[in-house]
Amino acid sequence: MKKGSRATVPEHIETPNETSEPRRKYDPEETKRNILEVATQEFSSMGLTGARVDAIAERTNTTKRMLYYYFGSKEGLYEAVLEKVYGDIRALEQDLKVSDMSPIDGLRSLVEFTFDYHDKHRDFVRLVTIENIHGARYIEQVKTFKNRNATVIHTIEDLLARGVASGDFREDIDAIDLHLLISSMCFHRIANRHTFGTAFGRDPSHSRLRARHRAMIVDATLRFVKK
Amino acid sequence: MKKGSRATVPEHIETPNETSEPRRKYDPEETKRNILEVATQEFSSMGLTGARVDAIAERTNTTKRMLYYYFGSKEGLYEAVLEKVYGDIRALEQDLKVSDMSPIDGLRSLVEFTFDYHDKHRDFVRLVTIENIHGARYIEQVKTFKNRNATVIHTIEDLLARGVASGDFREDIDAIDLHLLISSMCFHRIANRHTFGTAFGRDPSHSRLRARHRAMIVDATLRFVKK
Amino acid sequence: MKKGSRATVPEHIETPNETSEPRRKYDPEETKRNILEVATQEFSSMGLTGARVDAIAERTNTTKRMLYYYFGSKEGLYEAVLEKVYGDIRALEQDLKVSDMSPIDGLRSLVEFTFDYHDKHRDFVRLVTIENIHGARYIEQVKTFKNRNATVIHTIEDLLARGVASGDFREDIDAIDLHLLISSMCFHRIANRHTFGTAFGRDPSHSRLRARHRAMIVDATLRFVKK
Amino acid sequence: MKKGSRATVPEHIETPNETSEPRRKYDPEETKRNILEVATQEFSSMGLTGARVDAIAERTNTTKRMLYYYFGSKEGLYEAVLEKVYGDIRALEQDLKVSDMSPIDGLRSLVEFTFDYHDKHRDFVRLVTIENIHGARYIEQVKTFKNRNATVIHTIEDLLARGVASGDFREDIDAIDLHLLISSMCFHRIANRHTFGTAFGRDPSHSRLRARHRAMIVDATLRFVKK
DNA sequence: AATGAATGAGGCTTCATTCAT
DNA sequence: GATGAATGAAGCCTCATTCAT
Repeated sequence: MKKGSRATVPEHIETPNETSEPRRKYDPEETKRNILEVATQEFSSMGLTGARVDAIAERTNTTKRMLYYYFGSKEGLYEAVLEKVYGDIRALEQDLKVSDMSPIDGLRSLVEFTFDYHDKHRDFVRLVTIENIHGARYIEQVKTFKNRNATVIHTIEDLLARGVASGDFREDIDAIDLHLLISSMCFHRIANRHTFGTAFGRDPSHSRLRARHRAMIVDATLRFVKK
Repeated sequence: MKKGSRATVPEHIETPNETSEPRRKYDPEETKRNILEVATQEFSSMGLTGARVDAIAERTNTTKRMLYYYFGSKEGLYEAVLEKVYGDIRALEQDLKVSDMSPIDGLRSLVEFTFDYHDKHRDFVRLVTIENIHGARYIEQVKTFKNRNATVIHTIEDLLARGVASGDFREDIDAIDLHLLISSMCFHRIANRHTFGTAFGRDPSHSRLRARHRAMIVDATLRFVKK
Repeated sequence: MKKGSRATVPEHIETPNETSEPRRKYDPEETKRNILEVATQEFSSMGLTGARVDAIAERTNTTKRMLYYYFGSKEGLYEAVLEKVYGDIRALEQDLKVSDMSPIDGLRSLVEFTFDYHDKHRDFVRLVTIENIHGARYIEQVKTFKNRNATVIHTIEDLLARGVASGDFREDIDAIDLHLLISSMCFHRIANRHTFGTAFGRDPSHSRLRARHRAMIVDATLRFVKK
Repeated sequence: MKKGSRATVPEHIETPNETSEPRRKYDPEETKRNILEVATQEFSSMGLTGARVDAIAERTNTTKRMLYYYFGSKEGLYEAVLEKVYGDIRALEQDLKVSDMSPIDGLRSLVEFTFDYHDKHRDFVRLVTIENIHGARYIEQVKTFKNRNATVIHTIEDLLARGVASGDFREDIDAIDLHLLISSMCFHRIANRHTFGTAFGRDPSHSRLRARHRAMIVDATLRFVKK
């Protein structure tokens, strides 16, 4: 990470022709958002200890000082990143209305969603990994965290109950265990793709394998749950 | 800072007449082994960037200088730790002679072994995780690494082939994919137990759940593989 | 950091019909007084360098910006504090009319007043101490300072002259020296009570010792002055 | 305090013709001593908060890094300074053998010693003052501190007891109180000389006044103690 | 083979202050 | 008159590493 290399933040995010007004100089929300975005990249690629506050500041529209102004400390910023990133996945999970589907279709959808999300949001996967190295010490500070997670479990419980009622699913499946199982399969292939790739000469996250793995995980899940 | 606190393992306590060899004051192999052991703890609990050379040295029988003497650098020491730790699991896998068992029993044994190993060797799990955060940059330096891994795949290929022949197993299963699946389930519950525990109020690695999860993973694997 | 904690004194609590004047939303004098009060605490407890502008602002009814608005700088605020605090003691000394008393009674009163004032106004004592650490650089800027102090000396000179005339006091006593002596005894026990307390296990400013020390200092002064 | 001004440490301290050996490059004790000396100046002139670690390092034979190597932190260094400086005065007090003198002569000697010491060691006076601003928080960490101080009190108790026995001294004098009184008079004229000088146009520590004040304080003490 | 002492470079954070409205 | 947002400069400290014996 050379000092002067300042990797450019992709400019295409700016919505070009929205208005012709000059960009306001003071825009706290925008500033915070910008910092958070850059920090997400840095923390997820370098880890909490490896991340450099200077490196984050350099790729930001503001100065290092503002990091502290808004987030108080490196750790405070890291927590904000965690909060945002965990919030994103849980918010999407809620949008995924599986209660309208048959148990089997609903479960398939949930697995596919989980697969796709991990496949696409590698930052998230890395951050979870990093947080676990730190014993989840920081996520515990994030107040919104625990409540949010309850939702997935409710969704799964609902699917299981309906599947049992319809005679499709086994009766002895615990929702949290099932969630763990699905997460495992979706998470591991992304999180540990590097050592896996080195060991077996095959990057498990490679796009060529994506469809096959997606089908495999759906299949494994359904076979596990079905009567 | 606690300068003088250096938790020393007592300086050798004079084992006088153990052997008739002149007691060597310095034992290079023992010193290296000692360093490696301490370093494994430090790296696995703190990560590569988070680990502190000073912290390692302090818990060692020798001084920081020796650490450089034998391993050249922090990264050199980290690589040595990786090599040792990866060597251990693969060595054990080879001992597990599944070729004498039926395909189903063999596969069950392999899964159980994998489960137990991850459950017991959390340092290993953490180090793999850490190495992935660094893009497997260091494991690539470890020469013996790739060869060792080929063995598991051979074992699985053999099991699958025999299972297909006996009509127990499906024909369309890829050995590496299956290995990935098994690893996922055994790895994730240990690696990410902290965030999982915080999120769902249930530590998935807790001993109370071990037997249930072990059975679950065996079950899921066999259901996936069976015809 | 505790961003949002700013211990606010409640915002004014709507004293509706107190007067018929249109209630002013902003009261510059009140604001200044409030700032000064908080600043006195902060400077006297933390020193000039140790005091934090942010800390002062937080405990104020206004914002940090106002502090600069009214006092220009941290040093300007410090000077304002000094001026206020020195003004208070000299004003009181003038009230103490010792010219009506006998030389001995008058001197006793002066000593007791000095003792009580230092005993009660520890902020003052600390600020004098602090100002001396900075070589009295700031008090020199306070214009009213020098004139005010002349008064005590006049009081003492008057007492001494009358005491000499009455045959009660020695002739060779210098008013400024005597003032220094009295100040020393009253000041030190407050200013250095912490190290003294730690050293000898006895806080010299403790209320249990107050009467004894007060009598002792009066006694020592009178014995020194008497023929 | 301009950055590049590096005030030279007086070189005359070096004992010139002691030996002709080249100065050893590694001399931990000398290095520590050197740091401590410079730090004493900086802390005593700037206060704990006002002192700059960089400023200390610059006037040292070593680098800033060594400050931390030997003293751990700015506060650790400050404590070491306190320890040294308090140790010095108490050590000298012990050398002053007043037990061979008459009670009056002994007490005079003690007062004169105390006077001279404060008059000469302004760094000490300033540091005590500074430490009191910090509530004696740091001196409390210094283990050797409390024991050392007991000695002065023993000396005074001995003098008082002998003076009472000989009929020279009053019976109702407490040793710690007397110590406080003497300290007050010797300390204040140095510690607060700046504000005093500004207030009364007379620096109480000026050499022209020294003899007079010395006599005055001896006189005041003896008059206080005598029957 | 072993080691106590030393260190340059860079890390995180905080300071008093000013900008732009 | 009043203010939320922003900041350059400097502060303390820690890192992995090497020097000299």
